[in-house]
Amino acid sequence: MSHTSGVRQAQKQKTRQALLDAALGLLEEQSLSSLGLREVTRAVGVAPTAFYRHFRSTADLGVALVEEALGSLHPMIRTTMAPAEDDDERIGRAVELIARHVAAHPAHVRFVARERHGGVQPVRRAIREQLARFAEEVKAELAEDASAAGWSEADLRMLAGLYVDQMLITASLFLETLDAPEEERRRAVETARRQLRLIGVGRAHWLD
Amino acid sequence: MSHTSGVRQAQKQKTRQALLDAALGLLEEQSLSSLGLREVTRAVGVAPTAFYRHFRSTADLGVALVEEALGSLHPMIRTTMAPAEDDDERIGRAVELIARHVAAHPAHVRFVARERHGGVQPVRRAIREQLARFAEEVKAELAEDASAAGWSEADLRMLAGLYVDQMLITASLFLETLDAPEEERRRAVETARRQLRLIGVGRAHWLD
DNA sequence: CAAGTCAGTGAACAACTGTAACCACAACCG
DNA sequence: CGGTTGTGGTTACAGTTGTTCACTGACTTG
Repeated sequence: MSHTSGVRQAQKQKTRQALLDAALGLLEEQSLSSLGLREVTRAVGVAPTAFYRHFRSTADLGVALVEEALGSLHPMIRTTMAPAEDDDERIGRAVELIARHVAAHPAHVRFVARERHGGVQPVRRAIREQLARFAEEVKAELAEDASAAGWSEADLRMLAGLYVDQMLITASLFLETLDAPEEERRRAVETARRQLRLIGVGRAHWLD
Repeated sequence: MSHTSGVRQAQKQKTRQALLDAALGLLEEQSLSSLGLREVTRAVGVAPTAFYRHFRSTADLGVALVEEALGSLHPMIRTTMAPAEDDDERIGRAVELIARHVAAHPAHVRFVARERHGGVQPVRRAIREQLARFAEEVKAELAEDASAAGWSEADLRMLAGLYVDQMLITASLFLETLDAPEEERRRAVETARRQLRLIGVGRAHWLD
C-alpha cells in the first residue's frame, strides 16, 4: 500500500505505460482478441511474467486502453457543443476538432473503432459505458440549448445518440483517409460537414 | 477444373460451407484475427490440412464470409427504399426489415459489424467495397425520388452514405438487444425510427 | 540501519499453432 | 474399363502461447 509517490511507484507506472503504448502499437495491425501477452512484453523488453504485475490479462489491458483513449475526452464535449453565432461555424469547429484529434491520436481512435464491436466482451462493455456517458453529456448540452424547447426526453436521447454515433463515424472516416491524397481528405471533411448540417436541419424542423 | 457439377464438386462445396458455418459460429466470441485454422477444422471434424483445399488462409475465409453476409443483400435495397404513401410507413417498413434480418442472421450481422474495422485488412477492404456498392445503389434510388430535384451529386452521395451507416448502426443496436427484455427491444426500435425520421425531416428541408 | 516489500527475472510446463510431405481412395474422363 | 485427378487423412516439425514457481535485488519503512 503505502503512499502514492516514490521512486518505486513511478517506475511501475512507467513500465505500465510502456506496456500500454506497446500494445496500442501492436493493435494497429490486429485485434485485441489476438494480442498475446508475450508479444507485448517482448515489444517492451521485459519478461513475460512482469505483465501480471500490471494486468490480469490482455482483456484487462484493453479496458485500461479504453480509459486512456476515451476517459480524458469528456471535457471536450462542452466546448464542442457550445453554441456559436453561426450554426455552420459550430459544425466547422466540431469537424475541425475531430480531425485534429484523429491526427494527434490515430492509434487510440483506431482502437476504439475496432474494439467497439470487437471480440472481447469486457472491452466492448467499457467502450459502451464511455459512449453512454458521452451521449448523456451531449444530451445535457442539448437540453440547455434554446431550440430544445418542446423536445421530449426520448427525442433528446435519440438526437444525442445520433450525434455520438456520427462523431465516431466521422473519426473513423478521417482515420481511413489519414494518409490519403489531400483532395480525398478534403472530400471527407466536406462529407462530414454536410452530414452534420443535414442532422442540424432535421433538428431545426423536428417539431413541425 | 472440369464442369461445375458432379458428386465430387458437391461434396467439396458441402465441406466448404461447413467450414464457413463453423467459422461464423466461432467468431461470435472472438475476432477473425485470432481465429485459428485448426480451430475451424476441429469444429467441422476434418483434418487441419483439408482447410487449404478451400481457403488460402483464415483471412481468405473471412473475405468469403463477407460475400456470404452482404452479397445477397443488394436486391433488398430497392424494396426498402421504394416509395410509400406515408413517409412514416416507409421508415417503419425499413426498420422492420432490418429487425427481421438481424433476427434471422445474427452471426452474419455481428461478423460484419466486428470486422468492418477489424484487424484483417483484406476483410476490411471487402466490407468497404460492399458498403460502397450499397451506397451507390441507395444513391441511385434517391436520385429517382421526386424530392431529389435540385440535389447536387455530392449531396446525394452524402445522404446515401448516411443511410448506409445508419442501417449498420441500427442493425448493430438490434443485435445488442437481441436477447434483452421485450421493453428494451421496443425502445431500440423506437430510437431507430426516430433517427430515420429526423434524417427524413432534414432531407425534406435540405434546400432551404 | 535492519527488516520487509515487491517489480521484474529465468526456467520449465503442457498445450497450442501453421505448414510441409506423403498417402489413401473415391469420383471422374477418355 | 484403367488411368488420372484431387479431396481429405496422417504424421511430423519447429514455434508459439499462457501460467507456475522460486528467485533476486533495489527501494521503502519503522
